[in-house]
Amino acid sequence: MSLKVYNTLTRKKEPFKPIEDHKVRMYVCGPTVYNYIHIGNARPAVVFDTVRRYFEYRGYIVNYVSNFTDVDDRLINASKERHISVPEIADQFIKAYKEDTSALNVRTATVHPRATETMPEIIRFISKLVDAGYAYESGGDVYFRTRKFQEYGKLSHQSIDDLKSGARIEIDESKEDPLDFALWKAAKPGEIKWESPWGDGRPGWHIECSAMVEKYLGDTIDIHAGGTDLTFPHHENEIAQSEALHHQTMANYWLHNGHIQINHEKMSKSIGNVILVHDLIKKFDPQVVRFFILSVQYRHPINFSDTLLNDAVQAFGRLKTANYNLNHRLKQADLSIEANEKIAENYRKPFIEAMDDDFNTANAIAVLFDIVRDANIALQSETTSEHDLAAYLQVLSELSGVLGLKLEEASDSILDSEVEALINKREEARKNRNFAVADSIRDQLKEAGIILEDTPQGVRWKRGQE
RNA sequence: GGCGGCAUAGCCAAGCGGUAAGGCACGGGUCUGCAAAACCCUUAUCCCCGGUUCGAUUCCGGGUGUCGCCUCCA
Repeated sequence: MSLKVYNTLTRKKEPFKPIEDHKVRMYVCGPTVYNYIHIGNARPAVVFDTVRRYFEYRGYIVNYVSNFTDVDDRLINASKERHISVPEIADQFIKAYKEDTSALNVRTATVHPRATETMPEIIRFISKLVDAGYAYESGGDVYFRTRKFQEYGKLSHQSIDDLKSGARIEIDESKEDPLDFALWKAAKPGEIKWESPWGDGRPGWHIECSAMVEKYLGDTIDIHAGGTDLTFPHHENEIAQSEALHHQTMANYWLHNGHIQINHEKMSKSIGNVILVHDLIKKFDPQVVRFFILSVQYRHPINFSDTLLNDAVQAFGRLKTANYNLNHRLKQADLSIEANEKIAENYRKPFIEAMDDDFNTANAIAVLFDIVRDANIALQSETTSEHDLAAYLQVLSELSGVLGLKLEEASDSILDSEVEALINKREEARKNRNFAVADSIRDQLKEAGIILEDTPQGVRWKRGQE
């Protein structure tokens, strides 16, 4: 049994072999922080956070680096429109990014480097490329000499001539070849800028990732990941820059997540169908959003709609309910109950098998539902041993934790004494078979958003939706 | 024009050579004082046409449909 990952470079699933035993170095392309993130940005964040959690579950130590692009054209435009500085905008949306992703239970990266804080390394990187003949200065800009890198196109599996003939590349007098791309852009008057050997300016987009990977992870890393659209040109260009300089493989495995679509169409500003996480999590539990994202294998596209999300609310609710009911039943028991390991192992095995197959979270989630079904059956019986129930609870929470899914309700679940008194009063009425009174109390509590469920082990209550 | 993905029940989604996981919804039943939660049962021959094979949803060829990359983009 071994972990296999799909590698865009070879277009195959390959056994994962880390550079260093028990360690993973991975880099995930992060957002350009000029606005709130949309659900398309959320997918790689959630997916690769899950990849990271799974590696850790399997005993790896993961060095997880994800950047913030905090200077580029869009930030500069936003700065002009809003009459505030580029760094102010970046700070605002980095903060928002952290809020949104943390709501989705995405853990903070080991390092979140910012382009503007990597400037010396970026400039040094470009200088070396110029010295090596892979880049040239032209009117204050610096370009990468694409054709000089023999392997250009190996990631996207395109020949350089096909790229050229099919491409809608604008003719740019300052470039030697239309395929050349910018490493450094000269500043226009009034724009934010940094000093460099080629004059004041700012870095091109691709170079920051090459510089950051080198700085934080080394010349060759295990995994480089991002959205499928980044395959070309972004990652192709990163490979060109880094491998031209280091003469060694930049990343052993390239992972790309599929896009999120709206009505089976690409999400884009021009269509006007962009959904911001910021807005979405006002309508839906962020955990449901995470669950929904993980319910599909990460390389496939996901269609997004309120209807689909509502189905996910139901499905995820089943997981939460089972977790809650197990807790309720075990609450009266000794807390130090040992879990029946044999039971837990029955589910770990298929879960690991699913995740080992290129992080098949859809199948992993199916295992969660298997636990729930079996746990519910066990719960049905009054004679089920607490060791067994503890095992279901333990393995459910362990495996959902690997997926980063939180099954517990937020800790506002405390009954005030008034409610408690009502519940007791109803119990009293039930005992006396005074069901009219009992039912009216139940209705009254339901109005207040508290749902009662009678079980052989006593009253179970929970807060209703909304 | 170049490169790629996808097409499985009402919906979502796994499987990828031996006659179809899981979830949501629907219907029937059980449990319950009534509910709720839960459990049980019921629901598909896998886009079309060829081929390979004892056997194909799964491999090969050809269609059709659909989404995407090739331009900033997760």
